[in-house]
Amino acid sequence: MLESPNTDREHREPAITRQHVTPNAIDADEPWMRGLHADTGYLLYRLGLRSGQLFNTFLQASGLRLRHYAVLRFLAGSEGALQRELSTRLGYDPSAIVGLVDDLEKQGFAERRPSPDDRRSRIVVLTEDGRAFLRDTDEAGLRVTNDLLDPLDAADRQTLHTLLLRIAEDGLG
Amino acid sequence: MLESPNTDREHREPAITRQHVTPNAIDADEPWMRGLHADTGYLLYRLGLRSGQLFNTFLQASGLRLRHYAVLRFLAGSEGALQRELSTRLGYDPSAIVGLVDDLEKQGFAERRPSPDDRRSRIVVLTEDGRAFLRDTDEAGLRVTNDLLDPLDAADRQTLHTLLLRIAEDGLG
DNA sequence: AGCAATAATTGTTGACGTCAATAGTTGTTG
DNA sequence: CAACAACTATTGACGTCAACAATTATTGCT
Repeated sequence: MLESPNTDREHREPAITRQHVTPNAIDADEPWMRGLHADTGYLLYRLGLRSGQLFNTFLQASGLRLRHYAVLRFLAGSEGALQRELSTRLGYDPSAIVGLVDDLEKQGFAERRPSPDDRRSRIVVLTEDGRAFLRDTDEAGLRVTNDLLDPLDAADRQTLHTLLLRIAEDGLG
Repeated sequence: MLESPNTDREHREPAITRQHVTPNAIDADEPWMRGLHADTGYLLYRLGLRSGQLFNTFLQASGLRLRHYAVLRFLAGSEGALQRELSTRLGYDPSAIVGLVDDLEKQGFAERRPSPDDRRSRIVVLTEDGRAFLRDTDEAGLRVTNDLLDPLDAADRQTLHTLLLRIAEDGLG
């Protein structure tokens, strides 16, 4: 369980007036001296970690992890995918896909079928149980995201989502 | 090869008339059927991963990692911090702080000093070399973030940053 | 003095990313 | 058509990282 460490620290002002804030021979105006949260990349890193944690705790009851969930979601939208395809699209190593699909097969949420044209490939398809699982857990998954984005109203969430999407399209498949 | 599941933005109808659109026994309008990138939480997770990777590759020349850099940055703004403080503020486990400070001490970027009031605690302070390191690598660090946020203009980056900051303040220290 | 709480530390475990290597299969090319 | 290069899935090894449990030294409480 993650504690919320609000108690051990006084609240720091938003620094709209930053005249007298320099506390102790530290010049906070130097660019290399800016705080951690001043960097968007680091913010993304931290929030991404937290988002993954939330998702995993939400999934822990089902015995799956975020990676499995990502595979299921992708399969739900593609109706059968080669493992190679899962690898490139989800950004996971091919060797990781093996174990993930193994787990999903064990749970009965997906299965491998031989590809008709290429005996090297296997086609991973979502089973009916997999569809049911997605249907059942969908609402809970949305709750996780809603919990994370709690301080944002609907409009802000929309803009955040489009901004993130623009970044994602230019770097992830 | 199976049909590549075209990125969802090409031939998805506005769905005003959703009578006959069901292409292949898949109803893409079902909420649990939405694509991976439709969920902001998952987007955050993926982009956070990517951001961390970029930062780490940028830091690999110096022998440090993102976590070390985070500690250095925090120390630069706080002029001495208990390890316990680093743990709660950076979100790392206390056991992780040990190794991080060890590494920073080996590189000469930080050092532990005994706390005058509590012999259990150690105060970690940034050395002059640590300050120099931050000064030297600051520009490169900014380039990493700029590279990540390439598809966004200045105004969009600003809004993204404030949005992320609002989320971060309500969940991270 | 006795005892709970705390700071730093060690060790362990499981998840994760990366890379190398292999078997089976396909496509190409000389 | 035979040799060879490329590709798919798979296995294994290695190092990193996060989450816990346990330990030691110290402090605060009563």
